[in-house]
Amino acid sequence: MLKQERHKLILDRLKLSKKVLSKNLSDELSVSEDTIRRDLKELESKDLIYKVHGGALLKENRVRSYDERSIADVEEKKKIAIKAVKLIKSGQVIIMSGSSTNLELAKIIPPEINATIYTYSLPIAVELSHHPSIEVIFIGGKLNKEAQVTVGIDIVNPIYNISADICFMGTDGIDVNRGLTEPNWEVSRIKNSMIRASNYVVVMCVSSRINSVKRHSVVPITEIDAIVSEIDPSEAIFSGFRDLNLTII
Amino acid sequence: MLKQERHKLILDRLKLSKKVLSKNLSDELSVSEDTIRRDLKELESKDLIYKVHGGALLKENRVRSYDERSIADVEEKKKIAIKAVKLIKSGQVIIMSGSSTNLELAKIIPPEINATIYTYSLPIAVELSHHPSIEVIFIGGKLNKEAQVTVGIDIVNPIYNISADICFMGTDGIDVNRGLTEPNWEVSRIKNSMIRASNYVVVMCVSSRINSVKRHSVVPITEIDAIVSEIDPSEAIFSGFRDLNLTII
DNA sequence: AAAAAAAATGCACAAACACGCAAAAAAACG
DNA sequence: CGTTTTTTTGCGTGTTTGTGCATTTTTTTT
Repeated sequence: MLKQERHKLILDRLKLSKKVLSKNLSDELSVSEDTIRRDLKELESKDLIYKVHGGALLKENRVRSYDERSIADVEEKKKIAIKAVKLIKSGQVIIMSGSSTNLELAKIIPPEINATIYTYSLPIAVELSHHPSIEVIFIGGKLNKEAQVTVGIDIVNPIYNISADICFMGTDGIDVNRGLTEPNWEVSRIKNSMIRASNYVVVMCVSSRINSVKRHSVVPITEIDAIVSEIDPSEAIFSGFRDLNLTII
Repeated sequence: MLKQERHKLILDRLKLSKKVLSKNLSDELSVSEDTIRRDLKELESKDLIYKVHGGALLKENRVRSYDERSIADVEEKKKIAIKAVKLIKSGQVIIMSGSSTNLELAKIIPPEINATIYTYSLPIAVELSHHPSIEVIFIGGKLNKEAQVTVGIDIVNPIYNISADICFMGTDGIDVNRGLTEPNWEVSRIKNSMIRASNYVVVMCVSSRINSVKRHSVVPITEIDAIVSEIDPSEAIFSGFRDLNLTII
C-alpha cells in the first residue's frame, strides 16, 4: 500500500467518524505505528488534520469569509432555509442573491442535488464550491467588502443572458404596496435583473421584516411568486400577500 | 509494444483500479522499471495521473487534491511573494492569476497600499476582501472547484476591456523556447488575455519548475517582462532568460 | 509517584529514484 | 534501399525515500 493511499484513506476515515486512532490504523493497514505517526505528522503539516495524542481529529477549517457572529436572526434564517431547500430540484438553473439566508440555504443543499447556481456572493460561492455536484457560476464585478458581494453596472448585463428556473432572493424589505425594496441602489438594480431572468421568484424574509420598506424599489409585488418565512403560512400578517395569489411557505 | 500503447494501457488500468505500481507494470509489460517511470513521468506532466513513490494514483478531481498539492513548496512561494510585493505601488491597476503564489502575495500586501486588483480566484478574492484599501474586482464565470478559479470563454471577453499596469502570473511551466505553458486549456486562454491586457508582466515560479513545459501554450517568452523565483537571480538557470533581456528578481 | 502508552530520535536497509551513457529501434531523408 | 537522425530503452552509478526497530523522552493513566 502506497503512502498516498494511506493518506487518502485516513482523511476519508476522518471525514466519516471525526477521529482516528493510531493503533487502529496501524492494525488495519498492516503497517507499524511509527509509519502511521509519520503519516499523521505529514497530514498535519499540510493543515489537513488536527493531530493529538493517540491519533488525530477532523480539522474544521472552513474559511468563513465574513463574521457570522454579526448576522442577526440566524436561527430564523436556518428555519427559512430548511423550508426553501425543498424547492430545489436536480436539473434546475438557480439564481441566488447575496443574503445570509441564502448562505444558510447553500449549506444544506443535499449532496445528490445536481444543479447550476448563479451567484454574486463570495461566501455563497465558497460554500457551494464544497458541494460535490453543483455547478457554480460566479457573477463577477467590483467587490463590496462589507456585504461580500460583487456590484456594479457591469454585472447587470451578463445577468440578462441568463435564463433561470428559480430565483432565491433574500430581503429585508417586502411590502404589499411597495413590493420588494433595497437600501443599496446598485444591489436593487442587480436584484431587479435577476428577477427578470427567472421563471419563478422566491423571496425569503424573516417575519419581523415583513411589511418593511427600504429606499430603492426592486420590483412590484406582482413579480414575486412565493414568500418563505420562518413562521406559519396561515399567520394573519400574510393576508395581503395571499390576496395577490402569492404562495406562502 | 509502443510507448503510446503502454500509456493508454496504464491510463485504462488506473481508471479501473485507481492505482498502479511500477513493479507490476514493468513485469506485465515486460519493460524495465525505468521505462515505466519515464511513462509515468510523461503522463504526469500532462496532468493525467498523480505520480507517487512506487507507482501512480488516479488524478483526483476533488478539492483535497488541490490542497495537498498546493501546500507543497509553500516556503518557496512565501519567499517569492516577499520579493514580488515590492513591485506593488499605490495607484496601480493589477491583475492576479489564480495561483497559490498569488495567494501568498495577497496575504502580505501592506495595508497602506491603495490599488485596484482584478482576479478570478475565489481564495484570493476572499483574502483581498480583508485588506482595508484594495479595490477588488472579481472576474466571474464558471467555477472550477479543483483550482477554485472561474473559467470559461465568457470571462475572457471582459478581460479585454481591462488595462492594467502590472500582471502577477503564477505558473508551473516556463521555458526559454516554449515560453509560458499551462496544463489546462481554458486557463491558458484566460492567462493569455490577462497578459495582453497588462503593461508589465511578472511571472512567479518556484525554481524547480523553471524550464518545465506543460501542454498548452500561453504566450511566447518575449511577452514576459520579469521572473520572480525564490533563488538568487544570478543563478545559472536564468542565463537563457537574461539573454532575452528579462528582469530576474 | 509509579506504570503504561504514545511520541520523538537515531539508525539500518531495502525499494524506488535520478542521471548519464550507450545500444537498439524507429523515423526521416535523399 | 542505405544512411543519417531522432526517439526509445536498458543498465550502472550514486542518491533519496519509506519503513521498521531499538532506545530515550514525553505524556497520559492509574
